[in-house]
Amino acid sequence: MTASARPSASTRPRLSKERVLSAAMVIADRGGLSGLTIRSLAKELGTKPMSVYYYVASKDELLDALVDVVFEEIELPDPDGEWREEMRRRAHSARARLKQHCWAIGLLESRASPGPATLRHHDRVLDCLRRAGFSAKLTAHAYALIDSYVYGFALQEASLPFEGSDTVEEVAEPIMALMATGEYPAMVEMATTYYLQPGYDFADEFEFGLDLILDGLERRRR
Amino acid sequence: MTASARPSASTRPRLSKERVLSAAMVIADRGGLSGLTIRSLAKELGTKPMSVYYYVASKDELLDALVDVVFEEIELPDPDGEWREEMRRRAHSARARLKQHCWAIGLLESRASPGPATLRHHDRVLDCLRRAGFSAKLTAHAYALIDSYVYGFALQEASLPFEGSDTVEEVAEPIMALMATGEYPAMVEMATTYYLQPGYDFADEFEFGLDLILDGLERRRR
DNA sequence: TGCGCGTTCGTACAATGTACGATTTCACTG
DNA sequence: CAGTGAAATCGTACATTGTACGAACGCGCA
Repeated sequence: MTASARPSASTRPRLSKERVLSAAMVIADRGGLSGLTIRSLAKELGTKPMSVYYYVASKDELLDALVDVVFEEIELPDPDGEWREEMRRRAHSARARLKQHCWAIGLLESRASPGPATLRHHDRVLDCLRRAGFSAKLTAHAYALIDSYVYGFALQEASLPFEGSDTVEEVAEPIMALMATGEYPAMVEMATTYYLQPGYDFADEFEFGLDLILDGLERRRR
Repeated sequence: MTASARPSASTRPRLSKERVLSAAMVIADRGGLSGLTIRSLAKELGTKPMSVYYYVASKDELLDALVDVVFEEIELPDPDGEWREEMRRRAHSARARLKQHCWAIGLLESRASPGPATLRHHDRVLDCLRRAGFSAKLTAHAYALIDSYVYGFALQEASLPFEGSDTVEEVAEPIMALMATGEYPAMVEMATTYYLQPGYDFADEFEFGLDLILDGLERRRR
């Protein structure tokens, strides 16, 4: 009785910025950004809403910090490695993390204050390219290109209709409705002959574009 | 006196879904998504909040419709034109629209119910590629690649630090702070030797990547 | 025992989306 | 012209959110 009335040390291990951030990640991964409120966060932490404000100045700052945590999870390229392999590894890692934390993509826009992990990530990428012999100009081009592709691919993946649906039916039904209208014949043709084939996975498209981009960059590097 | 007391026909031209959507666009372009509330929208229209709900079922539906309006503004490719020129024109148009309505980028994720203009857009792109001789598989690859690049580039543009800043100082100052820490040498080197050079405009990076992608696709098409 | 500071929380308020139903406006009929 | 019914507009009210403000708590140290 007395123990449950005073859940101090053992049951509530003290708050910290790390605990706040990781709880926020859990909530966002589970229910999206709309599920992440100061109150839901406090509940997840076993405290009261106003307590989290001791570690985070505002919800905006919380979101900025969350984006930085996502970047922290992305593998860094090794500046001394072979640049193509390093870029490929980084790109795959970034895509995977952004898929897992797809709520983060919408945050990239509107947040213009990158955190330390984000800056470190960018720095390592630029360094890797420069050391591989890219000129400053080509490095800038390559960087914009690769990152655009990675972010854009993640964005498309996040907004795909067939995301968590298990059966083909779930996906095919709206397509059938489209077919009935006859307004989008090219989409219907692509869907029936390609997208809806068994075993199709949009994520597999990633490799093709990445190869094409890295090939083109290598050609221009020389 | 009587005229101002009853501002009926002339001063308030009647509501409509189109007027609601275009007013919402104006507000979002002016103050971002956070400035767009049902109340601000009603004020812009000269009505009361609950009146807009006659034309829009919910704010979510409003946002879905807004995304579709943005797609309406993007130039469609001509399925009978030369595919490279058509794709290039469309890509530039899309980038420009997404820059103008940069709040729309964050909406692409999380909205999984495309409107008619969006569907039409996708359909025309697929049609153009198929007619140019791309196989179904290569069409899917090309489509994912080009769109990823366009969306991702727009996303990066929107989150750029130097956006509305006029002077170099505004941009250079945080860079100087970075330089002082010594933690991000590659970024500092790129900034001083390239990004901060007079006349630099990130939008110019778009062409390089687009060319590289279209080149690579043409090579694989044959 | 009391002090002081770092941490937690209770209360309160303004802004927002929107349910529900009342009210107004308007084309048309008798 | 008065009346009627549907289409369009709005008033009120409530739940949810971020968060300002200051009080309460806990704990090491005098």
